This record gives sequence, structure tokens and C-alpha cells, in this order.
Amino acid sequence: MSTLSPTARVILGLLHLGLRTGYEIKNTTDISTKYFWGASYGQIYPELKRLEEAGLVRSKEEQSGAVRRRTYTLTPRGKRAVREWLLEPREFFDLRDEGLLKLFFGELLGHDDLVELVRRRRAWYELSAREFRAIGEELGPIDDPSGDVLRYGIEWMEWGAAWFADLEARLRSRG
Amino acid sequence: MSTLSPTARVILGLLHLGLRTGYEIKNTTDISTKYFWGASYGQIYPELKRLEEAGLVRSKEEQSGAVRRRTYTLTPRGKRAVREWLLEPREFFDLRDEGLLKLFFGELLGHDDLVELVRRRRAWYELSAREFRAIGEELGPIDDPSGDVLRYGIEWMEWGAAWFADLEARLRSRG
DNA sequence: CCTAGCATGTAATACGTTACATGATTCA
DNA sequence: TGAATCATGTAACGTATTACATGCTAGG
Repeated sequence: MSTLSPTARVILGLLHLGLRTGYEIKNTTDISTKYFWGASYGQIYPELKRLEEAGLVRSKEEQSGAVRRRTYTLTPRGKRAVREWLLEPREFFDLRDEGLLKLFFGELLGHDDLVELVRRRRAWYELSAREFRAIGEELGPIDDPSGDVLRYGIEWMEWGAAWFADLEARLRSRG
Repeated sequence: MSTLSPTARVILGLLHLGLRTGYEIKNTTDISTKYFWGASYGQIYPELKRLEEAGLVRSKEEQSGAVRRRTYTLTPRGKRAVREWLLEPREFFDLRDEGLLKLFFGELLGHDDLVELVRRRRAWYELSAREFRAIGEELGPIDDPSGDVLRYGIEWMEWGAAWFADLEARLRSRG
């Protein structure tokens, strides 16, 4: 991996884009990177603390009324760390896909149960495609790389739905 | 998830297919499920112990010459647990894809570095497709669901290569 | 007044990899 | 004889989720 912890990568990137608090970071990941790079409060807040100790971010306690919040900004070293990370030529990739695992063991299932498994997976791709399209419609057209990521998500899900629809048809005819 | 731990799922499934030792399980996952459901020795051996305590597997110490090995078989309860798991209508899905995360932050990169990121990813899809095809050629035609998983892997990688080739072309023309 | 949202944080627990330790056997 | 492969296992460490605890504010 990188010297930056997994959660640090998404935190620093989002701070670079202008986000300011742990809460904002969590909300943003939940509607954007969640599908390929999740982050939870239990990682975000401790990580922000560690990043400040390491000198990559600086924080300021803000008091607007009785609401206390801590806003973060990148230090020059933090910005450099983001750029260096983005330029590293190795990318971590990890997938845990229980649907594929069940399909791998599909010969342990009867024909109907196998078809049902495949049908359910097709439906899941279709649902995800719809969800991603809804996000796209809410955000409007995005002409930058983050828009490409969303388009990738939509088209991947559409491709997967078609692939599993085809498998489903083949299994039914094998029936 | 399921009541079965993640690693228990692949272990029990492989025992059901006839594998017998922790070592065999590790070797098999390394050339098959690794890409979507990994397992390491540090999980496999302790998990086999736990599964025996739970009564899902039974083990036997075998001594052929001076080689000591412990072979495992499923108990009736173990077989039932596998079937129940396969029939559960929920599948866990988790992805950590650093390439997509970097692309998401692509506006922080200059044009050439962004194109290079996309080019590298296309190359990674192509390499993976080749690797999966090589596995397929080594194993020969497989007319069961595990063969479908391999075909899915190959075609997904081919699709991804094409998708990123297209993005690369669009980025170059945006130049 | 009550609910949703803003906002921060920790503790318990689960899950995972890596590196290390050990030793036999097979085959070139 | 030396490398690869068979074979089992643990310790240290990193990373993650979940649930919980706390309290303010805005709007219906």
C-alpha cells in the first residue's frame, strides 16, 4: 500500500477538495466513494487526530453559538502527501464478493436454487444501476474525473445485469 | 453477514467439494477464489479448529511416514450449514478499489498524470484478463458454475479494459 | 414539543495479512 | 545437496464496523 493509511487517503483527498470537518467527510463518502472506498466515524476521527500529529493537517476549534466543531485544512506537507500518493504507480484492489463465492459453489445447489441465486444477483445489479443513475440525476452532468467514476459505476452495473441475465437464460435452457 | 465467519464459508464449501487439509484449501483458494474471497493461513488453521469445536467438521491426524497432517471432513451439521448459507438470500459485497479513488480525485492531477493513471488501469485490466484466460486454458473447458465464475472474471476484465481504453481516448482528445 | 440533522468521539469486537518458526519429502 | 513443495501453526499488527454516549439547533 502507501505510507498513508487507507482512510487517510480519502480524508486527505476530500480535504484537498475543500471539505472541512469529519462530519462532512463522512457525509460525502456516504454518497460518493462509499461503494469503492468506505470510511466510518470510528476511523475518521482518530485518523484526523493522527494526521494532525503527523503534521499533514491543521485543525481549528470553531464555536458558532453553542455548536462546537473542529475544522481541518491541509498543510503544505499534507498537500504534497496527496500529490505523491496520487502519483504512486501501484493501486490496491480488494474485493469480497459473496455472490461470486456462492456461484463458485453452485454445483452444491439444485437447479432451481442456482437459477434463483443468479436471478437475485441480476436484480442487485439492476438496483445498483438505478441507484447510481439517481445520484447522477441529482448531481446533474459532471464534466470531471469524479463524473467518470460515476459513469463507470452505472455502466459496470448495467454490464453485470446483462451478463447475469444471459447466464440466467443459459441456465434455464440447460434446465 | 451469515452466522458463518467469512473464512468459514470458503473452508466449508471447499471441504464439501472434497478438499481435506488446510494446506490444500489455501492452495485452492490461491488459484480460484482469491480474487473475490481470499483466505490466509492465519485465518484458515484457527478457523478449522473453531469449526471442529462447533461440530461442523471432524478431523483426523494422519501419519504417512514422518509427515503429519490433519485431514478434515464435514459432519452432517457442517453440510447442513453450507446448504443453509448458500440459500440465504443476502450476499455480502465489499470493494476497495484505489484506482477508482484516485480517479475520483483526478481533478487534482494534471492532464498527463491523469491520462497515465487511466492508461495504467487499462493495462491492469488487460493483464488480469490474460491471467484469467491462462487459468481457463490450463483447466480446460468447465461446464459448471465455477466455470461461469471464471468466464465472468475474464469478461469483466475485458469489459473494463475497453471502458478505460475509451476513457483514455476521450481524455486525450479533451487534451 | 419533537424530530431530523449537525457534530464529535470512544469502546468493544471482528477480521485480516505478514512474518516467522518448524520440519519432512521429492526430484533434479 | 539443494531447491521446491508439502504441511502446520502462532504472534504481532493493522484496519474495520458497530454501537453507544453526548448535546445543540432548526423547523414543522
